[in-house]
Formats: sequence, C-alpha cells, structure tokens
Amino acid sequence: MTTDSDTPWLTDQEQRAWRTHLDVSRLLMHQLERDLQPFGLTNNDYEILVNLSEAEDRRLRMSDLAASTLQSKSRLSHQITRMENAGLVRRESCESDRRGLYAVLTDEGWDTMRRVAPHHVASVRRHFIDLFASEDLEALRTSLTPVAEHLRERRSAL
Amino acid sequence: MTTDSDTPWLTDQEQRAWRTHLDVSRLLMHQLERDLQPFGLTNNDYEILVNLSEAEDRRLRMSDLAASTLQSKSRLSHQITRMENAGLVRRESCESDRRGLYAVLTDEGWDTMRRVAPHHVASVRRHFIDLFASEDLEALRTSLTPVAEHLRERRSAL
DNA sequence: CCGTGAAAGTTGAATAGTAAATTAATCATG
DNA sequence: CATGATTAATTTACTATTCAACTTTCACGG
Repeated sequence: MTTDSDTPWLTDQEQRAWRTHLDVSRLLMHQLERDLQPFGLTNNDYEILVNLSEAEDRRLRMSDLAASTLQSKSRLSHQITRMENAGLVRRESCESDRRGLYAVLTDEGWDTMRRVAPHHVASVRRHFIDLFASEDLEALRTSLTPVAEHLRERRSAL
Repeated sequence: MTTDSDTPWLTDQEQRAWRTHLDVSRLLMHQLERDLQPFGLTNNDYEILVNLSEAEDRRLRMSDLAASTLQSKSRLSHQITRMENAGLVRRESCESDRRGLYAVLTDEGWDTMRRVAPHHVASVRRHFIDLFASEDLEALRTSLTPVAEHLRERRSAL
C-alpha cells in the first residue's frame, strides 16, 4: 500500500464526475432489475442467459462463465443451482476434464431468453443508450475502455 | 409497459459502450471494496460515514440518509444496526417528530472516517479519476448527468 | 509411476439484502 | 376533535452473497 500522504483530495469537478458515475451505475442497476422483475428474472439471471445463449452449443464451462460474468466461482455455483431449479439451465459433465462441468442452456432457458431480450434491450435503450448523443456514447466508451482494462488487470492479479 | 416490437437491437457500437460501462461499474466497486477491506469497512459503511460526516452536527434522519445513499429504509436500518454494533454510529431520537430517528456519527466513527478517507481518495484516483484526461472527465460528467436525472425521476415515481 | 501442488467446482455457515407486515406518530379534513 | 390516510422506521422471514474448507482430478518433476 502506498503512503497516500501526497494524494490530493478530489477537486469539485472530479468529485461531481465521480458521484455522478456512482449514482448512474446504482440507479441503472435498480431500474433494470425492476424492468426484469415481471419476467421473474434478476439481472444476474439475465446475464447468465446472455452469455450462454451467445456461446458455442449454448454451453460454457463454469469457470469461463464465472470469469465472463465477473463473479466468484462460489457465487456462480449457487446461482446456477437456483437457475437449474428454475429449469433455465442444467449442468453437464465434461469429457475432456473430469473435474469440469458445463452450464448448458435448456430449451426453456432459450425460450425465456428470446422472449425477454427485446424488453431488456428496450429497457437499456430507454434508461441509458438513448439518453446520449451518439458521439457522446462513443466518447464514453473510448474514455472508459482504459479504465476497464486497468481494472481487469488488477482483478486477474488476484 | 410498451410493446417493444419496434425497439431496435443495439448496434455494435452501442453494445460495446454498454458492456464497457457495465464492466467498469462492477470492477470498480470490487476494487474499491478490496481497498477498504484492510480498514474493516465496506463500500456501504464508507458511504454512510461520508454522508454523516458532511452533515450538520454529523447526524441525519434515517429517511434522509436512506434517500441520499439510494438505499431502502429497510436496508439502511439493518446497515445502521451493524454499524452501531461496530461503534461507528448511534441512533438518537428526534424531538420534533417522535416517529423519527437520527443516525449520529460517534467519535470513533469520525476518527475512522478521518483515518480512512485519504486512502479511499487515493483508491478512487488510482482506479478511476486519474485514468481520464481532465476534459474527458468533464465530458463524462456532462453526458452522464441527464441519465442520472432521468433515473432519479423514475425512482421517485416509486 | 508416484507424490505434490494447482485447478475445477461444490458445500455450508455466516453475513448482507429484499420484501412484506407491523408499530407508532403525525397529518388533514369533514 | 375524531378518524382515516400517510409517514418514519423497524421487524421478521426469506433470498442472495461471501468466505473458508473440502473433494476430485489433473499436470509434471523427480
């Protein structure tokens, strides 16, 4: 850990930018969660469905799924158990590595995904995407990308 | 709810901007949480401390604190109970409205805040603020502000 | 081959968060 | 001035998340 004795406090501008980012990310998650609720899904459920439905054979190794959804293995394991009970996914064992398991989208999971996705997209548009001028959105992406990279590095450095 | 039948899917650009925002907000929260961990605080704890320490008499009504931290009353109530057990805050009853309670920062809470804040600021700088050119940060704030306003409206519309 | 360490994944207990019901005080108005 | 609605906050029960411990399999150096 650094000494921090030489770290300047945030300027007013920085402070506001930071707070705004914070507020947007929290409020947005709440709103998306609420929009998903009528379909009986949480944000987490939805993200699992997205990842699996985009994957080869609609299946992913538990570890890969955990990595791509930025969750711990433990959390994913519980999550998949719940979704398995809900009939959205199932576990299948892996030939090539007998420690491994696949999480596989069931037909019901696939149908759910196809049914819910348009609503979710509409929600993301309404509460986020469509509120930017398109050049602003691109600027956002551009300036956020190095932050994401920085953070991903930190993360993988356990 | 709208029909969504006319909602266009996200373009590649939009998709990437959206994903990046999502990743940054999650990764960032994780990282900040990790940086606070050595001090025995969570992000939530810290935010309560910030709000109380900036408030008149280092105290806020439960409802106001809940509103400004964007939490439900129930969650805040649990949170304050925990922090009370940890000695960081205490509850005090309110003269003017006998239904009401203040959450008050204890001396220990105040000390903790003063001790931890510099580290937290350093963390926010290292993992977010300092990764932007300053005009980018201002652009971020500008483009995010209407989103925050939009979402706050939705929220208050119960 | 054999043993040792790392990797994949799960489990169970403890902690945190959500949701609905509950208590108690205040407000508003006929 | 009483009563029905609203507001403040908590409580209880339930669901989700974290954390540490554990099992099984794999990899690979001796």
